[in-house]
Parts: sequence; C-alpha cells; structure tokens
Amino acid sequence: MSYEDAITALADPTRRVIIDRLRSGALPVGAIAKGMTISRPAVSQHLRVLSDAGLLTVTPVGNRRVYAIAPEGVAGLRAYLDTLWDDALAAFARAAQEKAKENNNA
Amino acid sequence: MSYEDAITALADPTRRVIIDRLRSGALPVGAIAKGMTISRPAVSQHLRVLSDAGLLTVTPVGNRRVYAIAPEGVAGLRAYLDTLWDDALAAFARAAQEKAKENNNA
DNA sequence: ACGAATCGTAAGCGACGGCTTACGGTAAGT
DNA sequence: ACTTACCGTAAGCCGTCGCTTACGATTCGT
Repeated sequence: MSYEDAITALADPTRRVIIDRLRSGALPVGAIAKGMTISRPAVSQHLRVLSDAGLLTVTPVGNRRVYAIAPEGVAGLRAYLDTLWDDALAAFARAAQEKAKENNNA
Repeated sequence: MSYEDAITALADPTRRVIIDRLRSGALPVGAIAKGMTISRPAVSQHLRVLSDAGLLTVTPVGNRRVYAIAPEGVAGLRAYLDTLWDDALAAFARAAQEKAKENNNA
C-alpha cells in the first residue's frame, strides 16, 4: 500500500523480472512462470507480495488469475523519489555555494 | 552503482532514516548516529551500503567523514521508475481499449 | 608526545526472506 | 460426473542481512 512496501517489493531481483514480464501487458500466473527458473508457487508468492504492495492488480478470469501492473503503485514510489531528488539537489546547490564563499575568503 | 543496488539499499527502513537525515544537508557519522537507536558501527555499515550503491558521497574532513546525498544516484532510480511508469500506463490504456471493444461487440 | 575523539572493520549471532515440496480448492473440458 | 488444468497456501529448510561487541587506524587537542 505505502511506498515503503513498494520499494521493498521491488528490491528483489526476481520480482523485478516479473514486473518486466508485465510491462507489455497483463498475464496469468502460468504465462509469467513459463521460462523462469523458479517454481510456480514461488512466483505466486512473489505476486502476492507485489499486489500487497499495490504494484499489481489481480483479475480472476475463469480458471486463471490475470496480473497487471498498477500505475498508482508506481506513482507512489515516483512521488517519494521526487521529493528526495528535490532535497538532494537543494542541499547540493547550498553546499556548492558555501564552498564558493570559502574560496573567496581564502 | 546500478539502479538495482540503489533500490536494494533504499529497501531498508534504517537506511531511509539515514537518507532523511541527510536531506537538509551533509553530516558526519557521529551526527547521523546521534539520537538513533542502533549503534554507531551499525550506522557505518549502512553508510557503506548506501555509498556503494552510489546514493551517498563521502568527504573526509579532518578527523571526520562527511556524508551527503548524491543526486546522480537518485537520478538512476528515477530513470528506471520512469520507464516502468510509461510502460504501465501504455499497457493500462491498451487494456482499457480492448475492454471497450469487447463491450461494443456485446 | 600523549591521551581523547572519530570512524571503519572483523567476528559472531539471531531474525527474516525466498525456495521447494505437498496439499486443497475452484473452474473448464469431455 | 470425472478428470484435468490452474492457482493459492502451509510447512520446513537454508542462505542472507542487520545488529552488537571488540579492535585498530587516523586525527585533533593540550
């Protein structure tokens, strides 16, 4: 739900592979697990973490469960990184200014 | 160095606290650890991970080591999330269009 | 020159996370 | 109705990660 869960979920390489598989569109579990080295239950567990983090949506269609990337989940992470980016730039500029003032005094 | 290391580093809550402390400007290790519940060596280890991931810069000044947020490291993560965001939106729009076509056929 | 301060590193321990195998439950095919 | 396909969950094992304590190195203060 929160951006913290999202970043924790995306920290795992296997889960990023799953996300990459969903970039071009929604897929059922079997199609996601197809070709991966880990077992299908393992994929299911990762899908659980990702959807709990708000990064995926689940849509039961008949026998299968179709997973898709949830844009809102990604948006939360982007918002966090944006504030971090702004603060980092501001602090960086301030430090550069102080450095310049020091050089003038020398 | 890569965005993968960056996201792994930011996945830890304690490391995000450290990052937050550096938002307003650079700080030496002692000042960062001040007021935190964990020991100073633990903070040092986290700082190591963060700087290895390219999220922090180190500047030895006299006796102390001053850490600051590295904007370039944050930029790498933002770039990754931007591509993910674009793909997610595109896939979402495509799915919505297919859905609409289905409804027309019905 | 000597003691104090600041910080990184090594070793060891406990907790958490990811994987596998096994199982149960629901929907589709015949 | 019975079998097959698809998928989630439980239990258990093992590696990794974060923390602490202990130590060593470098720099500042006097």
